[in-house]
Amino acid sequence: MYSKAMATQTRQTRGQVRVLEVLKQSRQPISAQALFAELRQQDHPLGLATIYRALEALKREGFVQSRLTPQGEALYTIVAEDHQHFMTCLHCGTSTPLDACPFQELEQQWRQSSTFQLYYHTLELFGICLLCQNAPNS
Amino acid sequence: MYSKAMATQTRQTRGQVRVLEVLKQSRQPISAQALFAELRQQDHPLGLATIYRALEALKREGFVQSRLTPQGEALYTIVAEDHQHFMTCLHCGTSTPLDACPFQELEQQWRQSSTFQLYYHTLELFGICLLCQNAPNS
DNA sequence: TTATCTGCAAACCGTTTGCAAAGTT
DNA sequence: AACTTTGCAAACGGTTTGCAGATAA
Repeated sequence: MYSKAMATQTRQTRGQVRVLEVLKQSRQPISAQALFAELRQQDHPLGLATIYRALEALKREGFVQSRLTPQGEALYTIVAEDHQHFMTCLHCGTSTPLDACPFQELEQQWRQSSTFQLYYHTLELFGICLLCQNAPNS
Repeated sequence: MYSKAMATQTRQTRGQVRVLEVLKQSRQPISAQALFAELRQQDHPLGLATIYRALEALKREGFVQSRLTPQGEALYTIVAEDHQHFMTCLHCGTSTPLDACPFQELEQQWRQSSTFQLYYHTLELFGICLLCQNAPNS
């Protein structure tokens, strides 16, 4: 599910290339709309539909993963070597990847002890980041 | 966030009462649309808007919690004593609550070692349930 | 030329909101 | 009478789809 290894490199479309470029340079999980704005700013405008289609293809090919904000907006990231979880600041919205999946060892045991055939899991931490804790205003 | 204790009992509206009833008798996390259908079947029809407003109030008062499907549809459950995670079958969609939060002990350590002020977390397991593993068809 | 990709606009779907009618105190 | 809750329909926001024109093999 998260393995880049499964990514069989099919020929890439212009849309996929450009979306992937922005995704690579972006340090934050980014929405389709934000991609749209960014691409337009870089003078490589791309239709929203094209962006969604590119993202879907990149996900299918294992280059990109997505998750949903609590409001239901999809955020996209290039997949890391391993799968990745984020802690997200409820104040400023910044997402920081966790160093490691805290659920890793547990997952192993779990696979053996349970009849439920585990494919993948999601985990996300929400709270207030250091910057916002120290921020004077609001 | 998940504590029923915080639920200050304000007077409940008809909508809230009926929604809560269905929620209590439902063994599965249930969508607003499904609530709508169920209530209609029980001859206590309620407008969708009312259902959403009731759910929002019940969440605010701490009786109900919600999570998002990968497709972005909100599913609602009454809050358990403790907070709860689910494992969800990718084939039949059934959600089963986990006995305990696997992140519990880790969370403690985490609060001390990190500068990120943790409020809450989400965790969900996806895979194939035993029934679907053994199902002959499809 | 044949197949694929793109952009636009319209459709979609879950959710929210404005408003007037119904219900409550 | 003043306030709250409800239902309807319209609006909304993110995403998907149909289709015709552009692009690539």
